[in-house]
Amino acid sequence: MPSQVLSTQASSGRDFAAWTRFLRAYAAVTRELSSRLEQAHGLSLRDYDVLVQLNGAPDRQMRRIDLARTVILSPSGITRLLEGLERAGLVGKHQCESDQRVTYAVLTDAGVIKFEEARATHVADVEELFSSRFSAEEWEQLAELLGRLPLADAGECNA
Amino acid sequence: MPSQVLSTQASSGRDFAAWTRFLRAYAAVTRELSSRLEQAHGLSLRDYDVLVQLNGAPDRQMRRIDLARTVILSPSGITRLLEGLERAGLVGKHQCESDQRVTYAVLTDAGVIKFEEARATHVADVEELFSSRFSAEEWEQLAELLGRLPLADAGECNA
DNA sequence: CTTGTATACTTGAGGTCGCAAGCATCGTAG
DNA sequence: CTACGATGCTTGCGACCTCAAGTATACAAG
Repeated sequence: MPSQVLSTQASSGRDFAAWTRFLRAYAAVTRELSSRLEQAHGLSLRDYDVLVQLNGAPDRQMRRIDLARTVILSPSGITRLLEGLERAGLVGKHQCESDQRVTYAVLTDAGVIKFEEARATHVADVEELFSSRFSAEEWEQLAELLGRLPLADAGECNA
Repeated sequence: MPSQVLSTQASSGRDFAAWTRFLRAYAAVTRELSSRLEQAHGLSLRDYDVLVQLNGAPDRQMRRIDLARTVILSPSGITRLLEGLERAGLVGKHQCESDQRVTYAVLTDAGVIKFEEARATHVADVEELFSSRFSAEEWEQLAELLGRLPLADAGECNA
């Protein structure tokens, strides 16, 4: 393996190609997919991510704080993101009975519909961008490798 | 892995784990590394990226527009980012003689020093975050896979 | 020379995000 | 019951980024 060549620095034996490419790939891919999603449905990537999570959650609802943690957003970030989705009528609020501190974000019927519409095109976009470059095995491998990175994670709260 | 559960759809046989993890991993890793870099040196990840590029370029200088394209930033983005680095004395401007439209961003001596200081800790941070999770082969494999994604790329302009 | 188009760069406006701070609620320990 | 720390959420503020528009320069065609 010709890993020595890139030796502007190769500090401890590894070079930084992976890290740099990771940053670049994110910026490039995100820009493309985000603008398509925005154009087609008026949703940001994170909006979509939130819709995915809510749609997959029991009763299509989640505590706001857990939602924030799973999509990796600060508490204030989730407040403002949901603000937009609420204005659009895609998500509603629901106070927790047993704990007045917590509020649930609930996917509305309109939200479900919107999500399914968006999913169709977004899935196609992702396919288009990645299919041509990765085989199924590579795709899975990529998922596996990325899955090892540290992510904050949510607990759950039964209804 | 409960990845089948997520199979509200699995459209063309692939699930979206890789894509989702990609987004999450970026958000999580970026937040961590960025805050460390900020704390230790007052640089953002993109600041650092720009320093890397300039340091590796001939004469430690690049056309602003090329710089923007390689770090995947809009033209206005590069203007404002460099504004900060210029205020800090890390980067200077240099008008192109043969084409009055173009300006070069030049790494100053202070910029070189700053970069090398930052590199030391940043490399260590990246090592710490990734080393424990990936073998050398996996690391390279990740780099290779990510490298296939589409990136805008710059041409070059000799002096 | 003049016109038109492309390129390099800057600026203004608007959106997104995190951090710090503040408020309300909960659980527990005294 | 009261006090205190932990938790959930929101708001003010600033940092950063993009898009659209505007300026200046380059170059090629008429």
